[in-house]
Amino acid sequence: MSSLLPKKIIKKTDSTLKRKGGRPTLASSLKTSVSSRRSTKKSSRPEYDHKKVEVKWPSSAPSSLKLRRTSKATAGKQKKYNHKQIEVKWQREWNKSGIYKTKDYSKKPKCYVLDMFPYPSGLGLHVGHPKGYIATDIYSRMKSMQGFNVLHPMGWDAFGLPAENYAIKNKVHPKISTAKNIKNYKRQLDLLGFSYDWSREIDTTDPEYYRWTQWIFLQMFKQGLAYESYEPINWCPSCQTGLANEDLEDGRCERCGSEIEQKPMRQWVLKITDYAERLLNDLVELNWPESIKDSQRHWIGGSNGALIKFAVTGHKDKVVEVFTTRPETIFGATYIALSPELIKKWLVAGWTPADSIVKYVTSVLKDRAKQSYKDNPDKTGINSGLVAINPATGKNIPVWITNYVLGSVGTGAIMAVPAHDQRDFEFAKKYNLPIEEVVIPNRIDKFNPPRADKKKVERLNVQAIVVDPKTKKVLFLKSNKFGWTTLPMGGVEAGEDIVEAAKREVLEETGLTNLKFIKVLGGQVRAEYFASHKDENRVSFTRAVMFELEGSFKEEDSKVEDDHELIWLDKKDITYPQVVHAELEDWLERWDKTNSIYVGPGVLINSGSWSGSNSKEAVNKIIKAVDGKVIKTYKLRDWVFSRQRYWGEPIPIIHCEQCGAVPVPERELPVKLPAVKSYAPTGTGESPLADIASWVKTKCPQCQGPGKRETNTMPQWAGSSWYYLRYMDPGNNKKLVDPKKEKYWAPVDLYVGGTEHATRHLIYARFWHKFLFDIGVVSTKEPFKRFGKNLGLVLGEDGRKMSKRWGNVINPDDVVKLYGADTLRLYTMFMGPFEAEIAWNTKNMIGSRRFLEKVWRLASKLENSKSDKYEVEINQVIKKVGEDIESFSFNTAVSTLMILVNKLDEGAVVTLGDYQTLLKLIAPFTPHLAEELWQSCGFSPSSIHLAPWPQFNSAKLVASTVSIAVQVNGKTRTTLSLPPNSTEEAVLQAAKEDNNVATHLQSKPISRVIFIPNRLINMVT
RNA sequence: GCCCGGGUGGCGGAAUUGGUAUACGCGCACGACUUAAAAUCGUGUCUCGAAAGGGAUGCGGGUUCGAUUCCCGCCCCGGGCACCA
Repeated sequence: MSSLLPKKIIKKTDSTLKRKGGRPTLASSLKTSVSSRRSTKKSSRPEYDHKKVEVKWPSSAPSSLKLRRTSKATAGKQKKYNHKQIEVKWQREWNKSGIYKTKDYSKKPKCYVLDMFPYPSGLGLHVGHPKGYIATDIYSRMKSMQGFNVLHPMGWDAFGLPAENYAIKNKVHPKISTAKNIKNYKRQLDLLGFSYDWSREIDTTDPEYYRWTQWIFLQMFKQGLAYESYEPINWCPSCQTGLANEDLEDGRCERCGSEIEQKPMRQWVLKITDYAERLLNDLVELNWPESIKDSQRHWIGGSNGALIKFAVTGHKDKVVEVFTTRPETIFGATYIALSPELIKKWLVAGWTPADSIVKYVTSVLKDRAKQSYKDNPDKTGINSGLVAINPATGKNIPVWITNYVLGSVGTGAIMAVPAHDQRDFEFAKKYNLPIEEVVIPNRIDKFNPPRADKKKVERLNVQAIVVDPKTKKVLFLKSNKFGWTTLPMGGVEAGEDIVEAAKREVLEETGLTNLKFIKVLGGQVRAEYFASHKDENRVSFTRAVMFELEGSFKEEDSKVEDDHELIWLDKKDITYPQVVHAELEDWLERWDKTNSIYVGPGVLINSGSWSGSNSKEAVNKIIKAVDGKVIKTYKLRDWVFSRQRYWGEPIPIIHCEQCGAVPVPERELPVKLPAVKSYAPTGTGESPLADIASWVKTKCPQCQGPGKRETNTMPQWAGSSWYYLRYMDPGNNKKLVDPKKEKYWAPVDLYVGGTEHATRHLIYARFWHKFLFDIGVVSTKEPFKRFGKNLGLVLGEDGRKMSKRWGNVINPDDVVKLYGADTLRLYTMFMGPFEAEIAWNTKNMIGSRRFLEKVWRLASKLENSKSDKYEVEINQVIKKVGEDIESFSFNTAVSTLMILVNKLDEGAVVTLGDYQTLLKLIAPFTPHLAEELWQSCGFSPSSIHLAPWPQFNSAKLVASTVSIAVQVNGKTRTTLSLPPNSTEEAVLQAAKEDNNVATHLQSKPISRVIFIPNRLINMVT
């Protein structure tokens, strides 16, 4: 029963043995550890005294030294787990041996794993920041062990306002503070043992990097995708800069929270709208979380519709073009509504309307410049006095100017269809404009459909909904002859008022007269059904009218004929087809609404020759008939690309009186940021660069005449829109990226970062990438093939967002000191699902630390035997951990490893094979601990991180017995332990023999048996 | 208002082609070891009940032999968008 430890293990787990050369092992470092334990008892006391976090110092004593008696050699001599010692040691070692240096070409398949690079702020990292980096590090390490050539780089997105504001305040050049911050960030990241290839580090503020950012801008300029605009833009009065739509949060500056104003000024704008359709369409092929793709779809916001021209009298253009997504409703267009912005253009062009109109337009535009985007103001409008002609009906309709039509959407003009658009409806109600219904729902009675061979009769109907105010029940008629239940109903006679008709029907059928009118339930509903009592198909156009009884229902008030009776139903019991009306779902939908308008598809009415046709099918025909144009519009606006600030890439353009905006010749790139005296914005809407006359003044590259440099800089998003390409070839001074290297590495296989970038960085980068694809710089249509799960925020211990403001920031430096990087990494992954927002809890980390100590102690049970006791478990764990890492389910991967370790710990010995597998599986999570144990056990002279990932044997995944639940009538009464794949007969036999089961069967006959192999048997009596 | 997530013990959470709810970890209680404490190890820990047995996955219904999982109607929390024609 006793067996020898392998030589190496004895060597390395027993300090009393003399080592015979070889590599440094545990033994050599043991002496210090042992002696320090004796001499400095204090070292095992808490060293970390965080104010908020009361933490007990985890055990570092070599407990559980009740080693196997047979293994005297190791008794009492195992080294304690000292994270401080081993983490620094291995970080140095890996660095020295360069195991994370990535080769550009390899026969191995490539895998490009990318983190969103950070903005190195002066505050340094908090404990939540590394979550995504830990995940990608685990993923990268596994991939590399699985035989992939992994690219896992890191860099700095270092242009931006905080550094600039810091510079203004402290008169320190942003270059200097940024360098300092980067150094600190890098130190903190290195503390956690990431496998970054630092030889590929990039920094967006490095002129050698932004040379290429500027180069891309120039290419866009040459293609007409970068242009100057004078349209009003979002202006932050506090940051003194223009902003893109994407930079706003509820109409406020996302940085400082100031209300944004609309300010007309010269801006550089990128024509991202040219790419809108491709940005939208190509989303389908991306392996990204649906929520991010949804946000992008939303943001780009394509809508299909038509441009239709309305002839206008009283204006020189003689025509107004509108955009609509519902061209089929044009017969219901009862007025035209124009945006104030459009009128402004007309005014500029020389239109001279009444003063009241000018006044109205001016005041709306003024409100709009200041207005928060959050709440829609009340709709207002003014009749322009112009008259338009509806091209479908030929009728004259008024032209209004309103505040609910926006200049930036479509053509800034709409055809208003109040019957089928909520906004138009509200406006029409307010200003008493005509409402013409042209689309109604079409219902075919499913249970009583029209019959092909019967004649078709059209009828105009009314149905009465009579509610008893006391009981809230609704009146129905139950036919004794046909058995069906209906509302009181009947035909409407020509010219008859709908409410009067409904009252008449109620009187005729129930005798009730004490009705109080409540409302009409919206417009008509068309229904088709077979009327068996008349042997004909009916096509009915029905409206519903709701009444309340005056007082409660009294039997004596009613007068009912013999062929039917009155019944009262709760609203929840009113269901089709118990109540036979095919219109019922429409009534229920409109039940509680006061002004119900129909916006769905259906059948056209009041639409000339189109009446009776399907609204969807009519769309294109009607567009053609009114000479309209099919078109798609987008919500996405062009990207306002200039900032009036200092700390950004200078836009490489020279302004020349003769030649206009001239690009800086490529050989003169980069246009370097000059030093300035003051970083503060000038307040004139120009960047501080404008104050440096010597820098601004230059020659026009085209005519050699005097030129002025562009003084606007690029937004922070510029450098991050292409950085992933530079990692592939960071040192190239001839090209942005060598095409061969790009071909090898592109696209990014896995990208991980925060969802707050869903509609900016991730759209901008896709846009730039597609542009670079078009000009042949990159070979793929999309930059990021897979976006890992959404990165859930780590909250402070108080459940709030970790921030200086709440004083709940936890610094990873402290946590690493206390528990070590490995524990921090493991705990961060174990906390919960990757995508969940979870509060940090330093106390809870002890569980992860204990687990690592347990793994450590298992080494003392090592034995060189070939037991396959845990064969099935090990195989299952290999499979599960691999799948979980692949799918970013790190928390369950960790718990699976914990279960395995608990299992291994139950036994007296641990085999070398099992332990090696365990260490390999755990290596991506806790690289230092795994390496230390791997080396000290002498499993291989090379790093565990270069070892091959374990493979599972599919044939060994099922245990020798499975637990089968035995249920009687769906309730579990016992479980059976049986061989896998037992037959139903065998399981039933065994189940019946169980006493408890027998009691519950009570010798009743079993009427049915449900059997799920290897899981469950259910006996139904 | 619209769209997308989510709601399970004291806490973080696990389990969904419908099949043994509460894995793993924290905390707590008790025990072992210790002069003692810490640490470690062991046992227990949804709830009512003495037990047999019942009840619990936000609430109310439904489908099913069986529902955390599917369907219908609500409530609450988080995120995104918001007069987009």
